[in-house]
Amino acid sequence: MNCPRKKRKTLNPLAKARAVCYNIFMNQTTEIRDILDRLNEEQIKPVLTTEGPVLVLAGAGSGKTRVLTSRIAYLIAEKDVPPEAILAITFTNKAANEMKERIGQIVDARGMWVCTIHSMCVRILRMYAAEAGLTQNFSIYSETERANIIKKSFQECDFDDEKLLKNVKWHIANAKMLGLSPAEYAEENAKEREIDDVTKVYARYQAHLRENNALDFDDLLNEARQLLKRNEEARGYLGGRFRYILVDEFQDTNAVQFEIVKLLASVHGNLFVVGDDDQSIYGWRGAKIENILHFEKAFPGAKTFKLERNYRSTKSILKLANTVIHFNGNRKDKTLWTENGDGEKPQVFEAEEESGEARYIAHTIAGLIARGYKYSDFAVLMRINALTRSFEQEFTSDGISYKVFGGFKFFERKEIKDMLAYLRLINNPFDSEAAVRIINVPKRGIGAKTVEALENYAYETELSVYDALLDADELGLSSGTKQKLKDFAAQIKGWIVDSQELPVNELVRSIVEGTGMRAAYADDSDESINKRANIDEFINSVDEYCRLNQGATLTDYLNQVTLSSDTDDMDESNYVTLATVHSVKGLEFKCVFLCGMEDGIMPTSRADNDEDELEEERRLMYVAITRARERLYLTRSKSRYLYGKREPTMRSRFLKELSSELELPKEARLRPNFGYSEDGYFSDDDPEAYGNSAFGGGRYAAKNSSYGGGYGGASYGSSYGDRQNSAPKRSAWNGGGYGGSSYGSSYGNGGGSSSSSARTAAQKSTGAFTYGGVGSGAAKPKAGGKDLSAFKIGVKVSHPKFGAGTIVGVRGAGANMILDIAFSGLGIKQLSASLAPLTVQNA
DNA sequence: ACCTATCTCATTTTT
DNA sequence: TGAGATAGGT
Ligand SMILES: Nc1ncnc2c1ncn2[C@@H]1O[C@H](COP(=O)(O)OP(=O)(O)OP(=O)(O)O)[C@@H](O)[C@H]1O
Repeated sequence: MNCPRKKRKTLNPLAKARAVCYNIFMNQTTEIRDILDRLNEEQIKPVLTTEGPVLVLAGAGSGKTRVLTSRIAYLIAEKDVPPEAILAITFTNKAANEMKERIGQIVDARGMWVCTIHSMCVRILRMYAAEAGLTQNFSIYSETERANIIKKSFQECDFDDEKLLKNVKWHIANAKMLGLSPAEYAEENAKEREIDDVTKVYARYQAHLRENNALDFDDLLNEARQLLKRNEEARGYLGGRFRYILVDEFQDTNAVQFEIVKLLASVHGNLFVVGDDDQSIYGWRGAKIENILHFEKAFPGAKTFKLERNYRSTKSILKLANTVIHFNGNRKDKTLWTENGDGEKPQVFEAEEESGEARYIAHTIAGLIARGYKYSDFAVLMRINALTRSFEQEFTSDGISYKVFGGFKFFERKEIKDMLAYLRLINNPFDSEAAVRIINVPKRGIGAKTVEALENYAYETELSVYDALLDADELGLSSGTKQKLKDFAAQIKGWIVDSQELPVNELVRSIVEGTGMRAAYADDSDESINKRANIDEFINSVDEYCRLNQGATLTDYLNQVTLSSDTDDMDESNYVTLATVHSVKGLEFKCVFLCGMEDGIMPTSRADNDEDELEEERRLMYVAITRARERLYLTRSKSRYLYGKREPTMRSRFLKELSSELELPKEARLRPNFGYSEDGYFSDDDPEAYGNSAFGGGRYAAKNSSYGGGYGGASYGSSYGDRQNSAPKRSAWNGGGYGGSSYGSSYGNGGGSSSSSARTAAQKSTGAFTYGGVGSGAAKPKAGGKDLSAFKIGVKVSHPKFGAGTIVGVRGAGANMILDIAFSGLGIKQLSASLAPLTVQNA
């Protein structure tokens, strides 16, 4: 009951306003008073306005989420609203969990629904499965399964033109996004090219989903909407139950989602939405800014509130954000101010190559770590996932703990999808997509022809592939094949029976054993080793799931897996976050690096000819900038590998738009790259433009424990993750540097370093590594407090990740020194001498 | 039915 | 560049 509460000082100067509130709520529990205490005057109003439709339209970091959370607590604690009468819709599962947890600390919130709209729809559809023409254990199809079934439907229609297939895929996605059935879509797009073919495939696709007792992502929404629209009992019950409905990130809801929300709110009408039109970045998924901009139209008499004070960022960062977003024409202007300090000026850095961009960021991180920041204070954000590679390389070399979010997800790997397909088939034997996927995985001698026969039989008899398997005798196959089918069917049948009793993890073990899934990757190739490891990791993850969710069913597990995203497992551990801008919406970091600031990447080349899309790109920029609390770095690479060729890139137009606020490096000179270009650093043009302090960081733990998870070698959880926010605010900047602090004295080469003149040394060396952002006036003789003199050709060294190696090349000096090291089995790698956790092996 | 050599095309963004 | 699809050989 009594949860430890943090001691609170009065943080803001609204004491007077607050006093009024205290008087009003004399009798409230200390907890709820605490809640209101943490809100400013503007923020309190929407919390207290509990009835009717309410909109909070406010800029980034103004506390919208905090207001929403507080309002729930207020409803329960003050208005005696039972938790089960509350529905809160968040954008990610992570946000939902955090919200649940936070509210749970204050009041007993069991019975409340806090989830994403997709999870909510699954819940509703399982409650009303029969009414929706499904059974409770329906499968949920993600993009891969959708693509497979579209392709299959396409072929069944006797089409084979690749171009047409693409067009069909696009239209189907579009139709489903809009919530239109094949007939409706055909009608609305009658003049569209190839619309008949599209409709034919689409209809067939939908039929297949039905046969398979499956829904795709969009269907979850569409079917739920349909149910609520047509089934009065469902609408009456759910609408009646949810007296208060709250939606976060409302700017990114699409038409169908809004309709669902409206249907649910149709009974009580207490709908509370918060959002920021400037942060609408999912237009490509059908999100409609109009939902929030014209909220009053849908709900006449809605009360609108603004929040104008930003609590998250420094003035410099906020200024930058306000500047970019003003280049957008189609928006509702908002004021956003802060009482936070000016902070550091955001920095721009342009490297010659990706590796230089990564190295700059690694050095900057190392430098800030030396000043008391933690890895978890940093995020490296990008427009596209593909950009993570150079950072992953650099960070592993340097022993910087990091984790990649987005991109290839663990559960999308082949071997894992195969495992999941087994589970899907066992959970829902109608799921013929799953059946076909794993019928010959691992290889059991059932080839394409046999599968075709099965599918034909299934089609003619209107049965599932699994049923066809049970009728193997009817197919007129050779006795050998028949036997194989029977064996397979018997195996599956056994597991279906088992699944009623066994917990999911044991079922999984049984499948791995019974299929020889692991044995299929028995050889010593890197690939097989990796796949075995992934399978093991999968088993671990299922164990973990079962531990945390006692009594969960197979259906629960599968739903959870398909609806979860990898951002859901962002946690408090000590690692640098590598992620796309999209995936960090709603989050904040002390230091943000926004990389790939090039035309064609940010903004994406696809937005070139479309002003609306360009505005969405700019909003993306706004979102990215406003994630930063204290420090912001915008980086780019002047050239990039594209399709196997190194191509020059162009500075992002967004950087140019910000030229009044930022100091941009001089535009590239017309001269050939000589000297240093080979190592991917920046060349020697105008170091002073970036700042003038020599690099002085680099003391970080060399022994980061390597995480064995299947996430592509991210290593995190290093040993000193729990030093609490000792982060310097602006005082640490121009002030006296950090000399001699005791950070990390037990690591590496100890704390402060003596001074001499690295500055000179660095400048003497070609391509001096000088840049703004880290370091102090006090210069280092040995970059990062590390003695680099031992690094000579022929010296043997060892690296925690790469093992033993020999130095075969040394270039540059000081912080700029690059070593070519031959690691056995790994080839030659280039490492930063000052950053990489290398140990010299004494001969 | 399976394996492997050759060709192709592609990078947004995600619940 | 490199992953994934396809075709042709065993
Ligand atoms: N009244 C307040 N006093 C102190 N800090 C606050 C206050 N309100 C919000 N904050 C802090 O400001 C930051 C941003 O809050 P929050 O995430 O709720 O904003 P938001 O408007 O939802 O942001 P975004 O638009 O990026 O989603 C958080 O760190 C939060 O703790």
